[in-house]
Amino acid sequence: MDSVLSVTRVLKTQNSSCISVLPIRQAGRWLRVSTTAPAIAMDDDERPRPSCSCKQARCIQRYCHCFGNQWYCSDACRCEACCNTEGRAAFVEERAEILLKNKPGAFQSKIAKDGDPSVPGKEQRRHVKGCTCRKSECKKNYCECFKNWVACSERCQCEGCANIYGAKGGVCTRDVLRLSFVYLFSLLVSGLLLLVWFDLGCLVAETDAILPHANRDSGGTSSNDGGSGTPDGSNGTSDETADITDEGSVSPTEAGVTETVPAFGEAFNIGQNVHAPGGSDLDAFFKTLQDHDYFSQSFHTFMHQGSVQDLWHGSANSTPQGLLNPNIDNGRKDGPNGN
DNA sequence: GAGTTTGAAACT
DNA sequence: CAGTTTCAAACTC
Ligand SMILES: [Zn+2]
Ligand SMILES: [Zn+2]
Ligand SMILES: [Zn+2]
Ligand SMILES: [Zn+2]
Ligand SMILES: [Zn+2]
Ligand SMILES: [Zn+2]
Repeated sequence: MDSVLSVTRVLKTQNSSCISVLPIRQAGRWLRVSTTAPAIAMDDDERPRPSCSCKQARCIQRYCHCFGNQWYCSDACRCEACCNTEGRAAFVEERAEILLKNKPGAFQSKIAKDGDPSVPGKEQRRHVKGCTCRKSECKKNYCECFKNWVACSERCQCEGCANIYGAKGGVCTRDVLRLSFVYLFSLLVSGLLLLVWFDLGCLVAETDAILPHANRDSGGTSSNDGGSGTPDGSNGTSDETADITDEGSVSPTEAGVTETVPAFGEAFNIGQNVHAPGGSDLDAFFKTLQDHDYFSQSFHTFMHQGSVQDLWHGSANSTPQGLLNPNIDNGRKDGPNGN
């Protein structure tokens, strides 16, 4: 790019005439520059070579994208009766000269760059002439501003402008959308945190519902010891709160291995209208809850405890094995097939 | 791929 | 200039 720029500058200084036809700088491209302004802006050099499918214009009018951008037509073009070929370079030059005489600046880039290009974020692109959209609201590529990713300005004659890069005398919808996204995302995070809170509360409630029966049967631990407290601020603040859903989810473990976490309700037979496990089975279950201090951990972390995994999948050194899994015959009388 | 919509370019 | 026509791209189905 630097070499291209230097070439452009040299040519500009070397040409004394106002308008002159220059040798082809890029392969397949014819080029014009004036002493007052470069015919080709940097923006055009960054643009890919266009192609056309002209039928009537013979590719020697600015209807043709190739001609309009000072390119000869290429194999990519599907034009008919094309005159914009290197073999007719003289004719192309002639047409360009005539056009330029009648319409100075016809080949100047429609996009200009403002600001300081050396300062990142300071350079600004703008449409020199502006658009005249009447129906597209500057929301489609019909609009030259939108097509070039630039905002509409007072130079534009558009009606009902809704250019997302900046409407004429209006707001940049793109910035609004970006800010709205940040706002909605923060709302989502807040909602998820509330969801964690709620789910932990549900677990507590379910445990409370189970415990009174157990206490009557076994006369064991008080039901309020661990189950009645509302989760405090420190309880649900896990980085992996998104893993807590009503359905089973696949979540990455610390080791980077993905494993399926049983759905909360499924794991605890919640909502399946089954009786709570009783006797020593429940004691073991609740003891597990206490031993691993469940209520000070997030649900996700809890579910990945080895003991819980054993209760679900079964384990050689876990008693009882597969207690929580209705699909494993662990001797209990409850569960989907129990009653 | 065919048909429609659109706005720049060309023309009067 | 403004109004109209021409044109190929952008879009829709
Ligand atoms: Zn063409
Ligand atoms: Zn072409
Ligand atoms: Zn052509
Ligand atoms: Zn527009
Ligand atoms: Zn515009
Ligand atoms: Zn606009």
